[in-house]
Amino acid sequence: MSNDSSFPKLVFEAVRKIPCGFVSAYGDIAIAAGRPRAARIVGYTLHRNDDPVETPCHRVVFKDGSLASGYVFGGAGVQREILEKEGVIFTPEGKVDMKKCRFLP
DNA sequence: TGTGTGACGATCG
DNA sequence: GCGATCGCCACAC
Repeated sequence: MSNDSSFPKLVFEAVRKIPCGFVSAYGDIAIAAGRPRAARIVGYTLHRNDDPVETPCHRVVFKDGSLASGYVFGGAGVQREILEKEGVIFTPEGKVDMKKCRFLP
């Protein structure tokens, strides 16, 4: 019953709820955190990433399905490999198949 | 205390 | 259809 209504905390919890093989968009996380128009804050909050171990930020992508820029796990393109290993479907364009792998809370 | 910036998203022109 | 701009809120200085 940790009713901490801190936005960052809600973001982290929402991201953790993303099942293996699925991804969510920044906007979706923002909605889950109670700030439907604060997608930027989600990105900024995840960038701060208070818990990188418990928070699979690599499962959070653009609504377009593109992966986040400026940050990748261990190297450019590795983030995509991680998602593929988790069962996420990728398109020839190098984006996530949001139609099948978008996790809606 | 106030201003600026930022892993985005949607709308306007 | 594409480019540019605004809005959103949190955090650093």
